[in-house]
Amino acid sequence: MEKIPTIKDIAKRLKISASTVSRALHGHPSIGLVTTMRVNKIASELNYIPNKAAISFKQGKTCTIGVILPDFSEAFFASALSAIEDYASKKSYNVFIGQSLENPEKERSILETMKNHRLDGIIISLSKNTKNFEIFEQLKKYNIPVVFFDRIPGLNDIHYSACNLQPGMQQAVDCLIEKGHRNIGLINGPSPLEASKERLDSYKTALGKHGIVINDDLIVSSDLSSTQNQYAMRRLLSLTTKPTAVIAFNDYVARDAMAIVKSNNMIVNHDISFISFANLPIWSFIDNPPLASIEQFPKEQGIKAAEILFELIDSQLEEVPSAPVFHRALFDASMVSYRVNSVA
Amino acid sequence: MEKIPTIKDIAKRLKISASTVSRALHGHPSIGLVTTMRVNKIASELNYIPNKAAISFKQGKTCTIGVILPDFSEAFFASALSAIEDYASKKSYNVFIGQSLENPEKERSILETMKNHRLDGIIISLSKNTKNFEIFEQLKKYNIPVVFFDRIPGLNDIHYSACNLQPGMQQAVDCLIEKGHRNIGLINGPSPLEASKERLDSYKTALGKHGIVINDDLIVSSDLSSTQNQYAMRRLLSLTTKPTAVIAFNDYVARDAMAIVKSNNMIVNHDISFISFANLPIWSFIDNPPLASIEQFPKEQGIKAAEILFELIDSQLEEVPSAPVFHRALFDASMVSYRVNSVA
DNA sequence: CTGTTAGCGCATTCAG
DNA sequence: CTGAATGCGCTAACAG
Repeated sequence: MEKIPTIKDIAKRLKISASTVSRALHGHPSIGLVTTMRVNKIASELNYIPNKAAISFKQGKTCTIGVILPDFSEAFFASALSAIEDYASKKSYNVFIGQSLENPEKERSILETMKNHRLDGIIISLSKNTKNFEIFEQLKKYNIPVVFFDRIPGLNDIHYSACNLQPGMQQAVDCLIEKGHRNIGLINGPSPLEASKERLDSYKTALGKHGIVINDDLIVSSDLSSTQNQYAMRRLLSLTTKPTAVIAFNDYVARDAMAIVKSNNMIVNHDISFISFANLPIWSFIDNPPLASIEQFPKEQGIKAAEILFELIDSQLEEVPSAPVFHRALFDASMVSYRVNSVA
Repeated sequence: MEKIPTIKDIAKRLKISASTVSRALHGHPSIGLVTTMRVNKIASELNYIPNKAAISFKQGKTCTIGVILPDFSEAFFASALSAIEDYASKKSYNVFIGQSLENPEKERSILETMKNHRLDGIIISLSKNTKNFEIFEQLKKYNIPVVFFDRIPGLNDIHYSACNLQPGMQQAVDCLIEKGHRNIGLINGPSPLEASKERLDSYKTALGKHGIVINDDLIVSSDLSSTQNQYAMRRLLSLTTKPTAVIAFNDYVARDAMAIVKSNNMIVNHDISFISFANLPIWSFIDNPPLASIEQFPKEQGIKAAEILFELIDSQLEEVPSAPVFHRALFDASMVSYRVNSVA
């Protein structure tokens, strides 16, 4: 095990002071060309590597952002993470990650850790059951910018990048109505989730525009587990006026619901049509996918979150703390059709 | 913007020394109960948070591991990352990420950064074209343990967690032979990739066991881009003795190849059967998936890599540097059938 | 049981 | 142009 060389080692070798070395390494203009070159030479000879931990410590700046998402193995979040990492790396920033796994306590502890690390900023997609936003107050107090991503809290004074579902939902409903559907079911997510409320509202709005009276029986919800997804679909099938089309919270829900339909010897997209929200990049090469999926642009949303975050980080460097502006990026979800012909 | 309180602030408030505060905060036994309690009280009052950057700096230990993968948005790597993060967080370790995007220079620069950060260890899945392993020598010299994951280099003195494809390949070939196939094609990945060599070798071995002579025309390869995947399949279809079954490098390749088959008005799994290697968790709910897929256990492989890494990290704390042991975990890939009945 | 001191690696202010 | 001195926040060896 070898000792990693420090600035002092190269100072000693050259019999000059550490500060000169430091300056030379940074190309400081006040250092003579010869000295600078000699320093650089020895530095690379010794394989000198600046100790980032020390620099972060000294400068109170870590050049690192944190990204907290519920589950990296979900395609939607994985795409977002990938895009955020790419963006950050182009800004020469590092990325620290945390996975809440939908557990508010774990989420809280991750945030705590990131705060302790003095990360320069955080992008977070809330867990499903996060109720307590007190820690975000603290982060604000200590000037650690936070950008919410996709799953945003119902607060006013926040920055976020999210998706406006209404346009996509409207397109979906329009499309189903046009195909003659009148009983359109909704398998929603858990009601505390902002995303669920939004789906529900836009579902009602969209149907309302066609003068269709809302039938509450056609609205069921699930905690997004496979079991409950399936149970939700079973409840829809048990209705006397079964839906002829179903809008699913996301692709996983659609998958489970479609499985139930099949197991009841009904034909997907014939007996019951589906439209879902896109978390999976897979329907495009599946034989009998839903009619359509509503794209939510994980990469674009992620990049936007990163853009906002870096704007906030950069603006901190300014002297005058201008009046707080809250950045809110809202993408219009839009429907992507998977099939031109119906199965019939 | 408020100043984040330090250990000194607490000390001042209580008119005691900083070291006493430090010890109290750590529950050091030599500190009086009253003092300890008073310190804790003020600490929580002030919302004291230890500065991890300072601690890392001081202790020369970051409690952070790095994970470098080619692309987080690929399901296989996303699952692995998720599992590794989960494992690390249970060990109270943080995770730094980097995405090589198959670019050796970017990979190199990420490794450099992680070295600068004095990360306690690194898990890496190499980019497709990494040729230069010099930096790994440096990391070893500076005692930063590295565990290779899935895409491993052809070196001897390394730790890794990977997948032994042979058993899965054998099962696949056995299965196809049993169904009467004799012309079995292979769409392989780029030849520099260890994973490609392994597939090729095990393909030959597996066929050899059935006494089948290798027909080199049936072996094509692709750089894994959609274009080349499709081109590879077209070449197979252009042969005078077309294959009746194809083993694909991974699920993406299979997808593209199957698309070509369809566009040639042939029926997948009827005219040409497919078996692929599993990177996607999706075939299980697709109507006409490949016959089977060879599971490579991303989560298990990832966890194993983490286990090895932490063992290495822990063993560094020991006095006697025991003779170097190289940890090598090899999972047996195994075939998962998706369909009992053929389409015929 | 507690205070004093020193130092981790580096950038920076102040003196030359 | 360069060196000496300082301190970031914290821990630990050394004194009491």
